[in-house]
Amino acid sequence: MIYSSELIKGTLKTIVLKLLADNKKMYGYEITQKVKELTLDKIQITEGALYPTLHALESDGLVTTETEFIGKRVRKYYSLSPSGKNKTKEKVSELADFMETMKFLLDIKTKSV
Amino acid sequence: MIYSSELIKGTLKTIVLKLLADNKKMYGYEITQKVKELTLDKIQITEGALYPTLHALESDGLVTTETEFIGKRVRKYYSLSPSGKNKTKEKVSELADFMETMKFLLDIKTKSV
DNA sequence: GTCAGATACATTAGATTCTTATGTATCTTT
DNA sequence: AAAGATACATAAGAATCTAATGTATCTGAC
Repeated sequence: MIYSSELIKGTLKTIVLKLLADNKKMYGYEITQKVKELTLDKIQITEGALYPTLHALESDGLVTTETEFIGKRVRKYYSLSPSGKNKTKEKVSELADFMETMKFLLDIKTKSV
Repeated sequence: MIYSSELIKGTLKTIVLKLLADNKKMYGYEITQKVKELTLDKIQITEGALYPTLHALESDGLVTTETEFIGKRVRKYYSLSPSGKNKTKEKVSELADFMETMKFLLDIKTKSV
C-alpha cells in the first residue's frame, strides 16, 4: 500500500529536515531511497517533488550544499544550517502535536462511547 | 497555537468524513465550529476550504444533502451515503496508518541511539 | 561489448487544494 | 441601531504536488 499523495502534502519538508538532522548530510536521490526504505515503500517521494523542496530550503537558508564528484557524476549534498536545525525542531514538534490532535479527532466515537 | 496550513492539507476531507460518521448529519458552519472546539482552536477550517470540499464530496456521491429553513435562513445538512461510509473507513484507517509511519520517521534518532 | 536498470541531477505543464477576499442575507445581543 | 455571530457561496491567486520529460553516467549480466 502506498499512501495517497494528498497525505504527503505538507509533511514533505518536515520529513526532509528531520532526515538531515539525523544524518548530517544527504543527497537528493539518497533521501528518496531512505524514505522508501524506512517506510517500507509506503512513502515514495518523487524527484519532481523533492528537488523543488530542497531548492526552497536552500533559498530559505535552512540548508547548505556542497557538490562532490563520484567519478564523472555530480552529487549534491545537503546539510542543515544553524537556522535549519531550529526550524527542524519547530516543524517536528508541530507535526508531533498535530498527530496527537488528529489521533484524538479520529478516535472520538471510541472515546465517547 | 494554530497549525501551519500546510499540515491541514490532505487531511481535511478525512476530518469531515469522520465527523459526519460520528454525527449523522451536520451543516457546514457547524463543522467549522465543531473542529475548532474539538481541537481547542488549533485547527480552524475556513469556509473557503470547507464548502468546496463538501461540494466535491457531494458530487462524488459520498454525501447526500437536505435543506432546512431556520426562520428565513437556509441550512444545508450533509449526511454520509453508504459509499461515503465505506470511504470514511478507508480514509480513517489510511490516515491512522500514515500517522504511525510518521511517528516512526520522526523518532528514528531516539530509537536508533 | 552492449543493453537494461540503477544512479543522479533537473525542469515543466497541469492538477489539486488551500488562503484571502468578497458578497449576500439573517439573527441576536447590547 | 450597530456589532458580531450565523450561514451560505464564489473566485483570484498561491503553493505544492504529480507525471512526464530530459540529460548523463555507472554497473552488472549475458
